[in-house]
Amino acid sequence: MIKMPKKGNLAAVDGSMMRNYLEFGDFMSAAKVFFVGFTRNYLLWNSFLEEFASFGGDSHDILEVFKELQNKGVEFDSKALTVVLKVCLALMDLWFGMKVHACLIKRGFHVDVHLSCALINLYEKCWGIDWANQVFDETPLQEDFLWNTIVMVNLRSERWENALELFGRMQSASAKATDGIIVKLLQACGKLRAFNEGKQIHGAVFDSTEDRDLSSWNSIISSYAVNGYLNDARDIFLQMNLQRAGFKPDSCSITSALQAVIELGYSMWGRSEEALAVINRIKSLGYTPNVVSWTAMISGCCQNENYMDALQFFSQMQEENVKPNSTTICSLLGACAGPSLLKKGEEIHCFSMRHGFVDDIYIATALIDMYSKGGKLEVAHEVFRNIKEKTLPCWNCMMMGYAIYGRGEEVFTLFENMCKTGIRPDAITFTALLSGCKNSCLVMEGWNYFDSMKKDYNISPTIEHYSCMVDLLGKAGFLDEALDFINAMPIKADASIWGALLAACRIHKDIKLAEIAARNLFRLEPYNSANYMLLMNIYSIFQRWDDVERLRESMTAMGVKISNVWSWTQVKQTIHVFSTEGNPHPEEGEIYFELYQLVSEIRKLGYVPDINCVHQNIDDKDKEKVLLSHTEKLAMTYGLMKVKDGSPIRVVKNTRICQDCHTAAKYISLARNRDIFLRDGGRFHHFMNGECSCNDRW
DNA sequence: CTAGGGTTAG
Repeated sequence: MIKMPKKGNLAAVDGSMMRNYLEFGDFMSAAKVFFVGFTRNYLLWNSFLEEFASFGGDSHDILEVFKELQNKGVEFDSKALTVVLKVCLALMDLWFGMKVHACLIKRGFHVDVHLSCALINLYEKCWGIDWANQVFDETPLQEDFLWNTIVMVNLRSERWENALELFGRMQSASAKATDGIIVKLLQACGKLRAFNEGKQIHGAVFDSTEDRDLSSWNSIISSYAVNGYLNDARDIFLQMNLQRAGFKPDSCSITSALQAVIELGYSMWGRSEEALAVINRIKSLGYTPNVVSWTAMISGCCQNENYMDALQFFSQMQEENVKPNSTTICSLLGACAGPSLLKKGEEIHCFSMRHGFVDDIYIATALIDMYSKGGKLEVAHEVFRNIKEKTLPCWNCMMMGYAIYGRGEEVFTLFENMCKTGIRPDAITFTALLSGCKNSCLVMEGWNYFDSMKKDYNISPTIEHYSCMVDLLGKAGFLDEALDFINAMPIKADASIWGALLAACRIHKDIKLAEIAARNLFRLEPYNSANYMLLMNIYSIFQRWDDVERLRESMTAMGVKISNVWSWTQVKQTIHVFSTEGNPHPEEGEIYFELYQLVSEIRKLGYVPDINCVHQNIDDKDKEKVLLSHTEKLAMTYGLMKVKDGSPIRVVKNTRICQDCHTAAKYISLARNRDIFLRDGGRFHHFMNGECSCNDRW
């Protein structure tokens, strides 16, 4: 038998029944308690709305209850109205929110901070940032909280300038910015390249008597670092504890500082040993890098294409008993993918499996990239097949994998399958598609995808896409069309565009167009020796030795250094590098002996040395000798000598493979019945039975 | 509304 409560307790009973219902998730019963209830206590009506919302009541229901209460003539307090405005935001019901707003103004309601905040959020989401800013300007009482809100909202809407301006105003109003705002503002400065504003924020933080947390300082360090003021970044790091007594950097500051330091090491000395030396100094100050710090170092090295140091840091990290996480693995796989370190990549793949990193989509994507760049497309595809929920980057990586092999048809099939799963392509997808076209010489398909990206997917082509098209048209022999295409481009042609055209002129032996392309290219990249070599190559084909000499002289006059050319191949655990600089390989004699044998073998099969590849006006016999010294030939030969029969030879070269080496490799694959994988500057060559997967266009 | 540092594809 339920005891009837005494009159004075009615409200309390309603309240507890309501809570019971709410706790069981029965919102509408809870509401009924109210509608049929005994009491008309306004405070309770209001708190009901709040509780309803905080127990996760359905937004539509809350709004219904609110309207019902409104009809009953209930007066609302600011908390209840805030709840209603938040509900409006959730439902994107700007119309009702505005009615509430109008009601507030009409009744001269005291708009408190939370209410303004809710209004600002509602207007920003439903109508745009300008109206949110207007609400802010019309709010009479601008407390700290509201300042922070309006700055945050502007940052969220990517109104960086607005946010910075508001920060200035809030300084004048002596409002205290939260640490989060400081962090976000500094990030905005980074995006804007607004270094002076960043410095002002630093000054404001430094001058104020407010205590800032580590994150603020850390982002200050980062903001100096990303703007290239690495010395300042380092000094702030080292002086942090001086600025506030007892204030010690944490692992976060170390990470920020380390990034600065790594870049400092590279930019000042161009070497990672010095970066490591500074890291050691940091350690001697008593700070221990954590997994994030190490990962930052590793990815920093990768960004500077210093893959060996990245791998070195990895072993050092393990020596110091810091466990890698999935982010570290991703960076490391990137370190292997860049220079095609297949064996190392396989090792890290095993490592990650042993340590339980399975089903990580980032790792899987990095694996696809690593295996395709390492020359094992089948394994890359296997990894791809095993991914249950394929994301856009997975598809993109896989497509790019097939593209660099020149397997355009497979790229198209992947694209169609991807679209069938409902994933929308992005700009990178089209780069993969167009790369597939250019490496397979599929001109019609290239045009179709190029037209389709804007028309069907509203993706504007970027310089990468234009570059693919120029490369595609040029390689296919449509040189004039390629030039027209460049002239019709809405954006300014960069070095990749003219470089693609120049390379095409080499294939199709068009010296007039080559000179036009080269003129533009040299203006954009005056110190890139590869460009000069390409033109020199074309002059050599036409035996124009005067021009070759002139070019060589202007290179000397300009101080263009011929960049180091190297090829390498891996035998067991060792990487053997063949380079135009530095010491020769210790087994050089044996290698040349084998190479002579090889050349006489393939001559019988029809190989003729392509002496046009030698840009010196010397005797033809001497030219043939020069050809033999090409690093890719040495690496291939060494592979043949050391890698057991039947296994493919894998060679990586940092620049484009030369035509003679390309021809020779085809014959070698035939003579010795070997698969030869050669990754050069731009793509993959798979030599097999006297043919190359690139169809002789690269 | 406050918490921010290191991950994948050209």
